Amino acid sequence: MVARIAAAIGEPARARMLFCLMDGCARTSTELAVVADVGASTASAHLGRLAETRLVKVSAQGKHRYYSLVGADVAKVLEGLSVLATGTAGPRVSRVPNRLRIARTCYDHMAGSAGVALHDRFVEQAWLDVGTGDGTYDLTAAGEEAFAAIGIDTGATRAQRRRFACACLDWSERRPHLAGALGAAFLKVALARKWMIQDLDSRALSVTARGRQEFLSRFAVQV
Amino acid sequence: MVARIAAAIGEPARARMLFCLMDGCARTSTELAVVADVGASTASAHLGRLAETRLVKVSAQGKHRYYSLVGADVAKVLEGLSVLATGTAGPRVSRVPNRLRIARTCYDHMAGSAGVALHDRFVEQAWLDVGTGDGTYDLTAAGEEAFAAIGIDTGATRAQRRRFACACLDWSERRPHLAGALGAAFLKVALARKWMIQDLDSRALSVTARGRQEFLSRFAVQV
DNA sequence: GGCACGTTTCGTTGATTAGCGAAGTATGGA
DNA sequence: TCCATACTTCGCTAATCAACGAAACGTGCC
Repeated sequence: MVARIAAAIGEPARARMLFCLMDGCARTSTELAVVADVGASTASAHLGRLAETRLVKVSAQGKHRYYSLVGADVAKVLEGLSVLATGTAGPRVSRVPNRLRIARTCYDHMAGSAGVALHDRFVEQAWLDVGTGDGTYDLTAAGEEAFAAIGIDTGATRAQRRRFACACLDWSERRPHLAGALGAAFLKVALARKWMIQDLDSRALSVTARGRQEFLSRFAVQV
Repeated sequence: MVARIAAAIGEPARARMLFCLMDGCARTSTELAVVADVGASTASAHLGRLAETRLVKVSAQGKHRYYSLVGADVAKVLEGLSVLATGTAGPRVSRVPNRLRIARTCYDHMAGSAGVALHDRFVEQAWLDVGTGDGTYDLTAAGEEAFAAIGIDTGATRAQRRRFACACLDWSERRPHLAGALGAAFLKVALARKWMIQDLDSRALSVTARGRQEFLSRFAVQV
């Protein structure tokens, strides 16, 4: 049984997929095919095997199927293996730079402690309906109003062909932040209003002076 | 690189070998062939691959070659994998029963906290010469005398076709105890003098009343 | 309904590799 | 010196499995 699990990790293409998923974000089969550098059908077979060995779980959403690591235990094993590989038997894998920990982009939405704090605030204010707890969110009436107030067309956002709002496990915080079309729309607004600016050579986001005034205080976010 | 390591673990015969080595004891190629249920030549090939991927290390000793895990990091990964396999994401792998933790046989020598305490005592009294620290021991002049005093023929022990004295990492204590011909000779004496008796249906050793008097006090061992 | 897209299933091919036995190397004892 | 033992190397065979393209399936959009 153990051998079967190790063998599942021990194939280059599958290992690439697994390490790509280590940031906690769920990815589609096609995205992972690109990452692993194999065809779509091959990727599907690999993902099937990873699911069978309980290393990844899949959640169907429309015509997309999102794959993610099954839990922290899996991530722990992968981390252990990379320790063996790099020979850094020492202290810990490279720390996340502070700039990246505070705020960064995760694809098209906001991650980092600011992203997580924002997420918590949305839930606390009951703008987000957490539903059954499967990581899929929806806006409450109060939420519709609040997002409209900062300039987000929730109708158009909802109409996009992608998940509307969902949790994405934050890699540095190990807690969820807001992803999906709504998360992307929020980041767009934050950038448009110059609350944050994007670093040119990394995924870091910096809070501007205006952001400190209009964003941090408005959403009671501590970073 | 990670995939190569995982693949090395991910073969049933190799996995059996690795898990057998998790107790910290070094084993010969032939012993591991039996454990893995493959032929000698196949085992040799497997061990070669495990050595190549730095999962096991080998120490040649006469015509024997002793294989052991390369370090605690490797054991940690194996443990992590078995957590994934058994689904016990919970607290910890089954605890060692107390009887086994105090004293037990490890092949033909004494292990457990008593074995480790004894080992420490021997080193502390400078009976054992730890040499270069590679785990191979020898007796000092004082040690020769002390072992002879309890009835061990050190000459005959040394003449056996096996390692004379060496460290064996204790599985429950995670610290070394005395193995090799000398360790076996000591256990033989301890049993002959009825300091300890062997459990019939396990590897546990029980300290007798006589043992408490003559053994524990003599070697200042706390168990 | 028809189309586009994401994904899986199927069939085939080529490469990798575990397995064995026989022969070779090395060490230690008689 | 010769033999026994421990282990490895070599050559071969059979099985596994990753890879692809083609086709099928399912979902959502027009």
